[in-house]
Amino acid sequence: MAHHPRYWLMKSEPAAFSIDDLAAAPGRLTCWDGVRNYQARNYLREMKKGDLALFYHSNADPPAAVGIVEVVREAYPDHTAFDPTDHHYDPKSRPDRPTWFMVDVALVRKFPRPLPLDELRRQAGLRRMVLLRKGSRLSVQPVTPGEWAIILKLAGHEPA
DNA sequence: GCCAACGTTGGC
DNA sequence: GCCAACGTTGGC
Repeated sequence: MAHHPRYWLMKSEPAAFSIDDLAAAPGRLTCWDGVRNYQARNYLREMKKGDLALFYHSNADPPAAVGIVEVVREAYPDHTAFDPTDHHYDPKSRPDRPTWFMVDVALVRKFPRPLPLDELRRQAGLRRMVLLRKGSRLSVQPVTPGEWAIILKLAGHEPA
């Protein structure tokens, strides 16, 4: 039996890396580096090939869900943590005992229009979404199948 | 730019 | 183990 895909949401600041940057990347693929939060790291490690994630623009005007990516490589050590010149360098992560991990994701599609945060907040069915919880700052977070269906419908796609 | 919420650090 | 100080996130 095939793996049942799970759904996620991954945040990126568009000034640092936007969905258009991903669309322009070779193979429309990127490694999702720089996650330095344990809970987000744990979610990264749960991800399986074929899982799907919302690409979310944080610190944006407006903050919005802007598309879908697919996990194409499961968690492996985040080498940027080993590089003292990297902004995300972390000396406690070592190649023989890595603390931080990343996955590779590929662009599935950019939504025809961004789905702004305030619009998501107005959906009754999304009230419990991790993204919308007060104080929630997780940069990698799970999305339920129900939430996924609502968001895809908002984006103009009928649920699969 | 402000600031609330959260996570981490480190003294004790 | 407590908790104050500090740094970061991210909406507004």
